[in-house]
Amino acid sequence: MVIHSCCLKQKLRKGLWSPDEDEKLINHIIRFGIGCWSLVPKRAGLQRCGKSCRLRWINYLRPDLKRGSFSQDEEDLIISLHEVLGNRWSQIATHLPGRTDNEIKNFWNSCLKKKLQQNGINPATHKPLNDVVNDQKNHNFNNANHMNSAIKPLFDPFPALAFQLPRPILNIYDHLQTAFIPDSELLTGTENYVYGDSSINSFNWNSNIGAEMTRLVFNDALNLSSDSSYYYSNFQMKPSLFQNPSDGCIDIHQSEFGRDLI
DNA sequence: AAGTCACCCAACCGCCCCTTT
DNA sequence: TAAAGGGGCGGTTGGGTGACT
Repeated sequence: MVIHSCCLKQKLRKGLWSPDEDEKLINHIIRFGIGCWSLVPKRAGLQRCGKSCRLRWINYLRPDLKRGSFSQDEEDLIISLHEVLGNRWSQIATHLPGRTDNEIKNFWNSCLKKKLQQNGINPATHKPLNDVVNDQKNHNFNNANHMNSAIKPLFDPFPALAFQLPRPILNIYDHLQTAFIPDSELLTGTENYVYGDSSINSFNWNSNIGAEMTRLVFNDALNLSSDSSYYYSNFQMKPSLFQNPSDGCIDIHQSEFGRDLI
């Protein structure tokens, strides 16, 4: 078992984060930006390991997170991407602005899997469940053949079992182009953020503008309430504050962010 | 009202990879 | 070149909560 050095140094808190801890972490990141996560707990006055801080920020405190239930478009997109990418949640998340890999993973495991199964689709293979029976037959048949390789006939009497019908392949890229609202609409929207880069996980916030915007919103939120539920409602009411006017991106580069504000 | 169950989801764990020393 | 440290990722856990009996 590997225990990370950051967790050995002292007794560290585990479990759910308190509003006070959230506030400390947010304030720290607003002030110093995202740098070395292992240093964050000490500097922020938190009894947490750096990984825990990173996770809390990425999955919950980040101002650009989209909260609430998944839309039908998002749902369809996740299914399409999962068919191609499998359980690569972080890669899937890069195509869903404002959604985290953890969120998508949870959504998949709790809802989408069941939905697909109810629709007669194997969530692991994205093939009809009947195919699984065939696959299993095929698997058993091949195994049997393997086990009996010494007496395997040269002629396969059941070639159909090894034959997989072709399936229409979803064009993800077409889907990607239609799944999201154009930027022009987002500019006036009240529930969406503006993204120049489809990859939210790349998380490049750009310089003073983004930092100042973030500061404005964070301060607004923190001054009014330490209740975390307020953060999200407040952030989502102010999408335009996160837009970089020059190119429409949320783009705060972590090193610049940190250096500019220190 | 109390107990049980099922579900959701935030957070942790363990592993891997990359970078630095 | 090997070791150590840090970050990222997918799998898993367990606490909270609502539905049901």
